[in-house]
Amino acid sequence: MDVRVRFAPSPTGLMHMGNARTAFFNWLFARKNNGKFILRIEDTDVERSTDVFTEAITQDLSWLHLNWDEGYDKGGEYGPYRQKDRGALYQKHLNVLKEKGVVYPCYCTPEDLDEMRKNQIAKGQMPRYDSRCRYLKDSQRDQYERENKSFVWRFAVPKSTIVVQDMIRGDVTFDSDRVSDFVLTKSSGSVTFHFAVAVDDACMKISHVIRGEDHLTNTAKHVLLFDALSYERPKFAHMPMILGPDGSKLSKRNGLSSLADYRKQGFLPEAILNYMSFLGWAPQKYEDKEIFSLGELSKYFDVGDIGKSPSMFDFVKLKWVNSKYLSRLDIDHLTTMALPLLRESEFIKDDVSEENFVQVKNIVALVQDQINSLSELPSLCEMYFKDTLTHEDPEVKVVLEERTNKEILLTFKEILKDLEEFSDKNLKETFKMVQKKIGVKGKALYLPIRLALSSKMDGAELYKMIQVLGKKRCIDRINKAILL
RNA sequence: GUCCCCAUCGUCUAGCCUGGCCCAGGACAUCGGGUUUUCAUCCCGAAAACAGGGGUUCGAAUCCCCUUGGGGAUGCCA
Repeated sequence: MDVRVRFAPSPTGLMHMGNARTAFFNWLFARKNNGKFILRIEDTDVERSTDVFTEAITQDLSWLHLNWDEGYDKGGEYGPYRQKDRGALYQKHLNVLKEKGVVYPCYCTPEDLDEMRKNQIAKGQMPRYDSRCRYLKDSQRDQYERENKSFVWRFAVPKSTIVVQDMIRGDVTFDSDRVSDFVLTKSSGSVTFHFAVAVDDACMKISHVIRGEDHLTNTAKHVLLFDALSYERPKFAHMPMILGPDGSKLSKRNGLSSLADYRKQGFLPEAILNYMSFLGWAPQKYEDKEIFSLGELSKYFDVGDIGKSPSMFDFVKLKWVNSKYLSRLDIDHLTTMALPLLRESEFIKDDVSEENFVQVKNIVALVQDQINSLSELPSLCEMYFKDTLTHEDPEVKVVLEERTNKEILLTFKEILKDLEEFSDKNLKETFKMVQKKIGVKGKALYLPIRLALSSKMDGAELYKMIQVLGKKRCIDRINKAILL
C-alpha cells in the first residue's frame, strides 16, 4: 500500500506547537515509509479562515524544513487542495448519501438547538441532537420546503457499535447512541469539517490519518461516513495532546504559543523539531541520547513507539536543546542570524561592511556558548558595543570600591598600557605579574578586573574579553572603575 | 452531567505487550563537589517516581477490577 499522509490545518490562526508536532510526525511517517506528505487547507469555516493564515502556516512549515509533496501551491494528482475549492466533489458525495437515504434535511434553528441542549444539560443528559427532523412527517417537510425554510443536511447515524481501530490506542468502541446525527452541510451550503475530512481523506487516498487525540471521538463520525460512502477506512493514529505548563491545553495564555513567537525568540527549527519529537515519543532503542538530527529522526521514527499519555511542554528543556544546537552552529551562520537582532538593538548599522562583520563575529563568538536562544544575544553583547557601564549593581559596586581591588586595577592598567600585543600568552603573563605584586590570585584577582570591564559577575573568558575590547576601552573602563 | 482516552522522579521519558534481570534507568531543572588562577564548558555525586485500594500469581511498575486524578469530546469550529 502506498503511504499517503496529510497535514490539514485550518487557516483560522497561527501554527502552534501542537499543530507543528502533528505536521512533523506526519512528515516523519511519510519520509520513513517512502510515502507522500500532503498539505491540505481545511477552510470550510469561511467566517474565520483567511489567506493570511494559510500563508503564515505554509511559511512556518517551510521554515521547519517540512517539505510537502502535494499541496495547494504545488498541485498534485488529487487536488484541489483547499476545501473551499472542492465544493462540487462534496455535492457529488452528498447526492450519493441522499440516494442511499442516509441523510435528511433538518429545519431546526440555532435557537431550537440551543434550547434543546439547555434542557438536556438541565436533566443531566449528554447534549445531542434528538433527531426530531429525521422523523418529520412528509406533510410537515413539504410545508417547510414550500416556505423555503433554511435547512442543513444531517447524517442519520445507524444504530450500531462503532469500533475505531487506532494504531496507538487499539480498538476504541463507541455506542452510536452517543453520536448524534451530525451536520454535513450548513445552511449556507458549505460543508462541515466532518464531511469534508472524510470525503477528502478518501478521495486523496490518504492511507494513515495521524492527528491529535482531540479528534478521537470525532473519528466515530468519520468512520461512519467512510462506511456509508463505501470507501475503505484509512488507518488512524491519535497522538497524545501537548499540555501547557499549568497542565491545561496549550494556548495563548500559558506562555509562548505560536511557532512564529519561537522563531522570533531565536529558536532554531532543528532544535524545535528535536525537542518536539520527544513529546509523546521515544525511539524504540532508547540509548540515553537526546540530540538527534532530522535524518536520524526520520530513520528511527515509528508510530508504534508513540505513547498514550499527554505531555507538558517544557520550555526550559527546549532552551537546553536549543543551546546545544546554537553552540554547534557555524560562527558565520550564527553571526548572520544575529545581525537583525543587533540592528534592532541599534548596536550596528543597517549595512555591515566585511570588516565590521568580522568584528561582530568576534563578539558573537564570545557569547555563543552562553545563549539559549538568539534573543538573549543582544543583552549579552551590549557591553562590547556600548560604553555605558555604570556599576550600579550593589554586588558589583561593593567589590570595586574595595581598596585592594583598586590596587589590582591600577597595577593591571599600568602593565596593560605598555603591552604591545594582547596575546593569550602576554595576558597570562600580565595577570601573573599583578598576582605577584598584590599577592592575590584566582577569583580574587580576576573578578575585580572582570567587573571593571563588564560590570557582570559572569561572561566570556576574560582574555578574550580583553582582546575584543582592545587597549583603549579596557583602560578607559578601568579608569572609570578606579574613580568609583 | 454523559461518553471516550490516559496515569513511572517537579518535567520529558525507558521499562509494561511477552510478569522475576527494577529496593526502577536516562535527560532537563535543582543542590553539592572537582577541573579550568576568572567566566563558560566539562566531569563526578546527591535528592527525586511506579496515584490509591483490591484481586490473579510462588512472584506485579508490568495482567484484571474499582476509586481518585488529569485530558478530550459533547457546535450549522476545526
